[in-house]
Amino acid sequence: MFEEINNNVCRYVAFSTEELQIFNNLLKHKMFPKKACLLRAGEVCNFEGFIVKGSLRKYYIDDNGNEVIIQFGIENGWISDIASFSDRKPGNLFIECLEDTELLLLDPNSKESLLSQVPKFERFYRKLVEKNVSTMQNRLYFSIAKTAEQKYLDFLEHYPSIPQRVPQHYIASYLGMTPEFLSKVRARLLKK
Amino acid sequence: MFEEINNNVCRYVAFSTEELQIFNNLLKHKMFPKKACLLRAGEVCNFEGFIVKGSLRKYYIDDNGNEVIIQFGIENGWISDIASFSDRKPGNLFIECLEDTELLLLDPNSKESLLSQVPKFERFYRKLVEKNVSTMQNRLYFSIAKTAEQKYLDFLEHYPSIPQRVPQHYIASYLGMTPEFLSKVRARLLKK
DNA sequence: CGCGACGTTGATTTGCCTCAACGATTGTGG
DNA sequence: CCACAATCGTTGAGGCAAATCAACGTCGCG
Repeated sequence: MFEEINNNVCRYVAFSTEELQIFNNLLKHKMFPKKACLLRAGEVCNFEGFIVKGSLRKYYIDDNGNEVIIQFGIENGWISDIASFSDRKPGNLFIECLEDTELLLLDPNSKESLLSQVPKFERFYRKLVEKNVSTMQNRLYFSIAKTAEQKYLDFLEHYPSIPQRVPQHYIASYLGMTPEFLSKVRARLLKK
Repeated sequence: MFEEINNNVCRYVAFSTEELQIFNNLLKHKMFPKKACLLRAGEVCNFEGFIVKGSLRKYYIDDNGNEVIIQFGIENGWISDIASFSDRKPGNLFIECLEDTELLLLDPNSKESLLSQVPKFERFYRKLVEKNVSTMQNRLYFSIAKTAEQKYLDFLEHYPSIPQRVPQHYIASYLGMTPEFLSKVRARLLKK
């Protein structure tokens, strides 16, 4: 059960079997059904989750009540509201399962315990968050500088499995356009 | 000279005078004139900079040759291309001084040396990057969900000093709109 | 002084949104 | 297992926010 997550953390930093043991013992394994809501705006996020199986979305709800999807999470990815988790303060984000989902969860106390027992994990988390920053930065760039068509094509390259797994209007939300318009973009692409 | 930077790092993690000594000794103090270019797309970023005085911008250049500003850096802030610095790979970003600027720089070797001498700095960097992620996330949200007017007002709140210091068309670029349109937004706001 | 960088304003265009109607598919309770 | 509702994707007509293009005034600077 811990194979994927251990491979994942070792991609950033090399850990011994003992260190991984400590890590694995702190994780909680949980299953969630499709549409389960793990976090709501106004709540303090008390988990960092590794996705063993399934998919989730992380989103804001804007002033008009529209959902704005910031991130999709799939197998081998991580999901959390970092700001809320780290500062122990209420956040503005929602996190929800798009499919039946299997997670390995770390709560704040366990994380502190992990970091004090195996300080090398600080490095792992730093690297993980660094990756996150550059993804976000690139996403911001695309949001500003690219056309709807370019955004969609880039998304297909980057997340080829998602269109088969989640409703199209979620992808539109992630790309910052209306579902109707994404549909038209796709129609245009098919003609080519 | 090290007062600001030491206060800054201690905001995230408590360090002893000795630890700060080690840190300070690894920093290089440098001055750059206005318009100096510290990093170009295609280059590997070999610095993390703390801004003692002055201001900078970090930006992409898109397919049409337009600049897209991702970040302004001012006093007490940090600037770098994290992805390029961390992976030692060429990046896509430019970093340029907007005013005469005074920086404290850390190169990759010095950073490694710092982290091995004072591992607590891993924690500091993790916290710093976490803050960065949530800023980026919020910026992405605004870019997608808010009107030009809301973006500009939010910018004024967040960076009240910048409009007096940098040309307005850079602010437009940061907000993801044309300089002409920002000018019209401002005109509309003045009428109210 | 004269040039280049900058901000403003107006006319026009356009990429994307809004609203509405319509099939297809899914899923759920009877 | 069917019937009906809900969810979803598509298409079209019309509208709007922001982009484009162009002209012009101002300022700072070599």
